[in-house]
Amino acid sequence: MILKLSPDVVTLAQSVTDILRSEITSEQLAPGLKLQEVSLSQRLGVSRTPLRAALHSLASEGLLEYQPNRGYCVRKLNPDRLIAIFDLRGVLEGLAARLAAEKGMSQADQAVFREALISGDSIMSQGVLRVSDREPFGEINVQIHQIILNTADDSMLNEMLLRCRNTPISSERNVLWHDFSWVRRSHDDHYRLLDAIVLRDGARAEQLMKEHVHAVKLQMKSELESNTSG
Amino acid sequence: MILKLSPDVVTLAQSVTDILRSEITSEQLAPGLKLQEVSLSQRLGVSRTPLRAALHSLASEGLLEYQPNRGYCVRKLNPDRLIAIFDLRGVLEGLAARLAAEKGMSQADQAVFREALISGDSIMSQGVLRVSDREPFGEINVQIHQIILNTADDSMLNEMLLRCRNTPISSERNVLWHDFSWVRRSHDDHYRLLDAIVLRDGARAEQLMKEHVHAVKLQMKSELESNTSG
DNA sequence: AGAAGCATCTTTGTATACAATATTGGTAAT
DNA sequence: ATTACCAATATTGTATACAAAGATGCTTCT
Repeated sequence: MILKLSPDVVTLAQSVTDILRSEITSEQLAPGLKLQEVSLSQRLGVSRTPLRAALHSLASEGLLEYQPNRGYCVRKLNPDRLIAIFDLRGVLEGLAARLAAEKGMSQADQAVFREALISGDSIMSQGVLRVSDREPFGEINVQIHQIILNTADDSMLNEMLLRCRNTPISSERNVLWHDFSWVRRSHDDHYRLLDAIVLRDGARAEQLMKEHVHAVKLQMKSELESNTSG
Repeated sequence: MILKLSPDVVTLAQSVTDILRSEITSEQLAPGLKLQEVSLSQRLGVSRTPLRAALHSLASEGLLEYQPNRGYCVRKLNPDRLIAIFDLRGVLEGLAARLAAEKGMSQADQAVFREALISGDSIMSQGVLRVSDREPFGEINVQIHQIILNTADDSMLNEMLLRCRNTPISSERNVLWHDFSWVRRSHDDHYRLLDAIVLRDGARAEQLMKEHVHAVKLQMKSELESNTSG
């Protein structure tokens, strides 16, 4: 039997969706910007049909706002809304952690989890954070949360968290890691999370995760406030 | 044109979306059913374009599954998945209750809330539940949860809970109210919820709501099990 | 000058034709 | 009988033309 390798992007609409999503989350397309179908479709070299499908998708992901007969514009989130998303993330990631603990994590995933933690250790062992550490640390963070989410094995929960994470700025990757002790604490949270999950302690896993996300929220809040004031 | 647009629904696509949604949640369109664009669009009297937009919407709401180049089919949820949704609803409605308590509920909404409770009282005072009570009680239930959600004032949370509620069977309206003591307890939960919200006790409101939803989950679980066994 | 009304243009919504992919059914080779 | 292959068909994806709604800018009336 011949296995047909299928690329993950099969239709123009999907491809356009991915392109626009990255342009929005990277803020190449500024919040509030009106997206006009003809000009956009011309820039992307497609017809209006797949473009409209893409816009529809992005609107249902929450990245665009839609008004009937008036089209789409890039959603702009005021700081309050942005912070509010962390409340959502808190309860959702908390649920994911609890479910992961209750259902049990495969040995393989536990191993990957530990690998990620050890990678983090080697960065932390320097005793100081360089700018170049930010990206790998962000990746580790994403990886850990993803393993937990996969173990939770709940498609609806998965989609909802994807939406939270796709919000500009609020992505786990973008937390500003300038405070070493804060990052160390965050790293330690991850250790305890694995512990709680391995011990099948759902309540503890949930509590740890909620507090973990709450800390990110506070971090983000102070970031935003320092940005606006200074 | 066969379809008529109501005032707030301005496009065919929206209208078709609403029609199909109700057909899915009422299980007129059976879970697993393949939805073919031409035949469906003909039945609804529209072209494929607005129909495809509607299918897209329903897929992003989670009611349909989509495979590229293969189209859409009605999502079928096995009992486990169905029950799992209540975990999601639990944390989301819990968050809504907490936010409502923290932000504070308007006097007007409090009044409506109390009205709803009193309507419930008059039904409960009969000391027994008739079949005819089921629908009004369901409406009261929906109303109360909606007031809380509105007070929480979080659009993303709102959309996510909408998704949970649109799941067939799991709708608040469809809980089976055959056990009087259970309904009385549920009604009492609502009283305490209002109390907690008025007193601005977010933690208590969240806890009450989570337990409230958890009870519904258990109710639903035993329903499902009794259905399959007998 | 300011507002209301109207014509014009722009933009989005819908229908339909065409292209690309998947499915189906049958034939031939083993 | 089973499998592989290919043609025929059916279904979805895309492009484009047309219709309808919104935006714009003018004129006109007060």
